[in-house]
Amino acid sequence: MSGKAGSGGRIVNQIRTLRFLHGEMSQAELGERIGVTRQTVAAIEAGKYSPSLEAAFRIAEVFGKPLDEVFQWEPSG
Amino acid sequence: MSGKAGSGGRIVNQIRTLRFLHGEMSQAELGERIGVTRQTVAAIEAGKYSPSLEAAFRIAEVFGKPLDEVFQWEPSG
DNA sequence: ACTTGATGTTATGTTTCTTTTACATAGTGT
DNA sequence: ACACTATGTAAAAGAAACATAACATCAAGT
Repeated sequence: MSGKAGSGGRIVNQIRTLRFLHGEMSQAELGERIGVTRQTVAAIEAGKYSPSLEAAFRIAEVFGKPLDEVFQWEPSG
Repeated sequence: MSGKAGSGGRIVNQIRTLRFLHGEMSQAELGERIGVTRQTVAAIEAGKYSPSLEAAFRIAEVFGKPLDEVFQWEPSG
C-alpha cells in the first residue's frame, strides 16, 4: 500500500530537520533509541518507504513532538 | 516490531467508537474507503497488529480526525 | 424457516517493512 | 597517511502487514 504511484497520497517527514535541531543527532543514535537499524532510519528519512505506526510513534517520542508534526499525510491529488 | 510482550509499548485505537459515531459504519465500508479488506480492519480494530502509517492516516482522514485522536501510543511501563 | 448483513476466525499466499552483512564515499581529527 | 564517524546503497533473508477464500455465529427482516 505504500509506494504505488497514483494510488492516492504520500507521506512526508521532518526527521532530518528534527535531528539537526537535536544537536545533529546521528541516524545511528536515533535508530538505537527507537529500536531499528541506521539503514532503516535512512530509508524512512529518505522516503523510500513509510515506517510502521509503532516506529513513527517512537520517533515522535524521541523528539518530544506529536506524531503529526513529524509525519504529514498528503492526500491524493 | 509490533506484538512483542515487554518490548516497550503498545498502540490502542478508537476505531470501534468512531465507526459507531459515524452511523455504525461497517468494517467493510471502512475497509473499502481506505483500500484494505474487512479482515484487515477487523484485525487492526482488535489490536491484533498495528496498521501501516499510511493506513492509519487514511483511517483518520475518513473520520475527519487527527491521527492521534484515532491511535494512541502507550509508552513502555 | 429462510435470507441477508455484520462480525469472528482460521489457513495460505503475497507484499512491504526491517535486519544483516557488506562495500562505498566524504569529512574530521591525530 | 591513518583512524574514526556519519552517511549512501544494495543483496539476501526474515518478520510483520495485508489479501483472498472459506466457514462460522448472531441479529435482524421477510
